[in-house]
Amino acid sequence: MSMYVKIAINIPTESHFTYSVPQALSGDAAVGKRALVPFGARKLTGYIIGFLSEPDFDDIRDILDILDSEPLFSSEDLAFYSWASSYYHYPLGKTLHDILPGGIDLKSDRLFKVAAGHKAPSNPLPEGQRKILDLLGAAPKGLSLKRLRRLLSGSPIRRDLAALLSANRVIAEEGLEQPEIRKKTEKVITLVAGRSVPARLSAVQQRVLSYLQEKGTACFPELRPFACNPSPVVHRLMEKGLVSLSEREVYRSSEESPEMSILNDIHLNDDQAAACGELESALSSRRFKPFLLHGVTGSGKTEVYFHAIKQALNSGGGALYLVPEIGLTPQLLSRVRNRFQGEEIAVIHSDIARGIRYDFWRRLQRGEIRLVVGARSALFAPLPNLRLIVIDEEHDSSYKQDVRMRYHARDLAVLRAKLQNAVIVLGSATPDMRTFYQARQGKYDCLSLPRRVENRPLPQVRIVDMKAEREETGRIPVLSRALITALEETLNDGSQALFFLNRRGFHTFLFCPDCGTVLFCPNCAVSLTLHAEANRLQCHYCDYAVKTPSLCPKCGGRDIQFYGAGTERLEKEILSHFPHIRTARMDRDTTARKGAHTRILKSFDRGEIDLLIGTQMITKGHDFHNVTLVGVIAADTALNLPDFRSAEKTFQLLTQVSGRGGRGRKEGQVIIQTINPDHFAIQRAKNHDYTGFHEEEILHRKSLGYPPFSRLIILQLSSLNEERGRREVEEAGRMARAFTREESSRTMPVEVIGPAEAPIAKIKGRYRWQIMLKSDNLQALHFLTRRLLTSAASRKLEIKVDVDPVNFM
DNA sequence: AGCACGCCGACT
DNA sequence: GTCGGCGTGCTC
Repeated sequence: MSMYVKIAINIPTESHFTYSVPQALSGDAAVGKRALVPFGARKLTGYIIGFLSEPDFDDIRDILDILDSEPLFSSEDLAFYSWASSYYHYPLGKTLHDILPGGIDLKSDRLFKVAAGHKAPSNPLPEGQRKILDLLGAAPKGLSLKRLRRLLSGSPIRRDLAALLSANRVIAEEGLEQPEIRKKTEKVITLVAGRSVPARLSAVQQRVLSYLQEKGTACFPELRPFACNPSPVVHRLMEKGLVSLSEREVYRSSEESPEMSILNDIHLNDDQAAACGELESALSSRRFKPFLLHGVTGSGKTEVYFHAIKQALNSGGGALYLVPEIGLTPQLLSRVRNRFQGEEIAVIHSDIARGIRYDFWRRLQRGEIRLVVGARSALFAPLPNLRLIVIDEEHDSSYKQDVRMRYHARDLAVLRAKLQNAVIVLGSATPDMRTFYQARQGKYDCLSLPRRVENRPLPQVRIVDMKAEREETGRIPVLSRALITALEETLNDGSQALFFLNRRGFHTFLFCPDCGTVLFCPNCAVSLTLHAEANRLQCHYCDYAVKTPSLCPKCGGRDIQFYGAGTERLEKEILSHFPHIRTARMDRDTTARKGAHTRILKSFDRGEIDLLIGTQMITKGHDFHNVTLVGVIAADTALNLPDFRSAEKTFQLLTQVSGRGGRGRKEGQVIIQTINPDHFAIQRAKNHDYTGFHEEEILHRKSLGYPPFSRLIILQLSSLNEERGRREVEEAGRMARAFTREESSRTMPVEVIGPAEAPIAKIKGRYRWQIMLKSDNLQALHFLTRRLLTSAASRKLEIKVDVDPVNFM
């Protein structure tokens, strides 16, 4: 009876591959393990996703090896991963490859060597062949095709190599590239039982032996006190048959020890206690139940999460706690570590070293660790017996991945909870429009924390109409008089301030009044931003940069003007008003280096900085106890984006940034500068009125048929060749429209918008278009998408699919 | 994705 | 003619 396995491979195809399992490996094959398989001329790592008793393909090959002693994921988790793969139209093999810890796969590696019997040829070889022979001669272990290509930088080598191979001057050997990440082991010395100790032992051997008699086993570093190089001592003891040597696996971990604090009694207020009670009873029912935890900023949502997590763990289950990337700060981690002392915690995010991630992954799968804290990607962590998922700041757009599989971790989390009978809590002060809508429809239970802890007041918000601040020249200043005065008072008071401006750099664009040119990036259709410190014009999409020109590059005009302010300009402006103020800037420019982010926040926390100026980054998750003034420099930046969510984003941003103020004993005030003082998003944010905002915005969504009243899928089509791209995109558009006229789509209508140039028509030299599909029927959307993808594949048109898009750039 | 195959234009 | 570019098709 032969055995067949279904294998998913990391290539862009929807289909699986079937292999037979040789007798010797049949006992070891299991779903969730990786297998080394022959694939064309290569060997690749594939993922076992199922078994077949009959082959479903004609020429089936044997798998070569099983690469894992234990599965990396369960069938239960596989069901979740497969669902994600098909929902986001991303191949299963690639999905699994991206989800699993990186760097663990094997693949073949063909090495070329000089043939053993090779002698210098009678007539001289062509130049290309000679060069290859020279290089290979210098590398006794052989060189891969990649290395050879790199060493000969660009010059074509295929034909020369083929010639050398057929003349038997060079041989090819199939090797295997060892994975970058493997299990880490250490050597263990064990005392062999029942041996009498011979008389003739050196003093050092004597001492090592008696240490072992006491401990039973030891590893090499432990023996350091007895001999600076314990290895020869151990070997001598081994020769005498007194000890034996073996290997055991050791786990890597990130060595951060938080300052442990005494656990003080956490006193929950009535609202918190009520929320905890609801979660408790849901957790004990062991069934899927989704909650929205809607609590104003500073209302103590984290305590509610901790309470629920504790209960999930106490009942023997596992818990997943996701936070936005930027919220995953040392401050949060040490808070979690303090609350869950004695509990192993897997911290998973993009900055965790691959080896550590691999070890966490396997320990989670084995049930040795039950609590995961992490960003977006941690959602896929294998957790047998998952009881609880917490999504903190569920409205945060960093939960949406916008490369490869464009998943939304919050949406997938709800699905995972449903599949695995877990409780899920989505928490936010400013829930996503769809989340709140679902809660109102009764799909989620709503838990609400309407008050701040200790009944602290929400900060007073003032709106300043910048149109009224216009100077004689007609220009709008960066800082209003009100904000300057407030900052002065704050400084005199010994308090701190936080200014928010959602733009990096110094100026947003340069403009030549002589010819009307705005300086654009040559690769991307966006204007260049001036970065004064580096004296460069920079593109914020592709990192293109040029030295700031003094003359207009188009007409030679000398009068280039700067418009719009960025964080850099803001800082300079403030320093001109307050020469002695201590400021720090926090944006992508100042936090590029690792650890910079934390350093700035800590220094602000310690009061070494009076005013922190920053972009989005400063709006999230931080508790600043001495901040009494929050300034929003330009509330309009997000309002003017070509995005149906611009009002929602503006409201969220303003509410979140306002919430950073007045978290300590002193009251806080917020000043919002805007040229749209009457806009409802700004007015509702001023009044801390989430519900009012939701009710007003939902009417707009309904009248335009946007989410939550419909679903969207964006197809992104791009090409290096503008002409050819345009033709293919138009053809795809015609196909989509033809579909909407089909009989079957009468009952499930889909609206096709476009094809149109993407909002940024060119990025990194690629021309971009998009087609938006809109429907209240999810099945229909997916059906049409699948069809377009199939037809595009046969026409070699590359389409990237974005289901439930968040970012419209 | 990565690799082989094969068709076609440029140049000895 | 031959070399090398690149578009096309396939991998159990």
